[in-house]
Amino acid sequence: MNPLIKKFKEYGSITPEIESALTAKIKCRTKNKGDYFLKQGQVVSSLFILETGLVRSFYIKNDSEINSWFGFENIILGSILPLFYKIPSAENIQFLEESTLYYIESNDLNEMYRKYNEMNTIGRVMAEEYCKILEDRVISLQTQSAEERYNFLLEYQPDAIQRISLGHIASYLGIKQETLSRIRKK
Amino acid sequence: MNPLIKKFKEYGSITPEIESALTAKIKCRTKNKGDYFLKQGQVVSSLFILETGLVRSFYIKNDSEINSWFGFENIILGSILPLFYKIPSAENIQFLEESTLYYIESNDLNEMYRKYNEMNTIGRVMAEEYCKILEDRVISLQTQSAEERYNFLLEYQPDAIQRISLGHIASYLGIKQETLSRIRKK
DNA sequence: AAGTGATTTTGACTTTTGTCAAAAAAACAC
DNA sequence: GTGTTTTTTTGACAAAAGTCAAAATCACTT
Repeated sequence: MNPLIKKFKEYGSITPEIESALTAKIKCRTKNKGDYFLKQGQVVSSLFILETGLVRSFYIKNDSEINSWFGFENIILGSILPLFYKIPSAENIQFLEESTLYYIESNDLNEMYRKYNEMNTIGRVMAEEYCKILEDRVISLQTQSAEERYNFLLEYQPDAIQRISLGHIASYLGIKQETLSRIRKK
Repeated sequence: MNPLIKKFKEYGSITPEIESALTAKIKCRTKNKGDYFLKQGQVVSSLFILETGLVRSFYIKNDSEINSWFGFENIILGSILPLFYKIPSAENIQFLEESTLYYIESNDLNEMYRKYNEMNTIGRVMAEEYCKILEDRVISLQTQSAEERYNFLLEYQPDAIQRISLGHIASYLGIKQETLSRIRKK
């Protein structure tokens, strides 16, 4: 089954009518390592899910990249600025591995919200879940040291350490690669 | 008009039926400086709005308090853990000034979502807006130095600097009070 | 206006993290 | 396998932030 629809069903029930409307709107793509899903400044975005692959989101600050999140298989992903509002994206989303993704564009998603009231329950619960993830991240950034954040990542996302380069992880943790290398030596 | 209902109307339309159901559920309280709205470990929470007053949210880490946000008048507030999920709160919410608030408990809010489908549009847009606030906060914590965060606060929430003590602001910015004092001297 | 308690500032010193440059190790292509 | 590129580690030093203790300032009560 379409993995994006499968995910939606985890958040709320979908009638056959909604399911076929969604099927018509959801597109599938394959991207190479290094390709972009979205670049800073873009106004149209999509909600997407990876069937296989790995993706990162990053910002540019003083000419250097700062990673804000990594996306793995079967997790709802997207860039909220252009998705929820019609505002240019502040982030870049780039694939770190060859990836297959299913996506729905913001215009189409908003049309679904307008047409089918039940879709708003799914949208609400999805947004609420994302709030929880973001709150955890804020707490982690505010209350944990870089070393604690690294150990947390090691424990809860060991695959991240395996699949993502040290430099990218350091940037995500908010420290320099050299510092992370020294933390890891311990 | 009930300020919480007024706020809901900013997010979506409300039928007279929904409005009267909400009116029946929304309660009003006055709290003194130092009183708690919610303590760590509590499972039931509420969505609330301040008519007057000021509130902060904080975590305990190594026996010291870390502020995670401040709440001013006419902004939707709450603690998402017990609100969206039935999980004990990780945060404490305490009033910094005498405050008048309007609130709806999570059980009642969820009942509204179940009964009135249109309420889910409001819930979705509220959650989406909160996602945006949280994302901005994550970006700020990750890409800005303490000094930049302080200047940002000065520019966009000058009232915060006026009404909130230095120690609380330092904790919010993720630095020690002494460091903030030194930054401010510049 | 004086006294009390809370908040803010200052000073000396320590710890953590950043910076820059170079070496070592690993990954990849031919 | 050899050479090339990318990633990771190491070292020496600089900058930023933390710690602890004491002094100064401010706010509030009487």
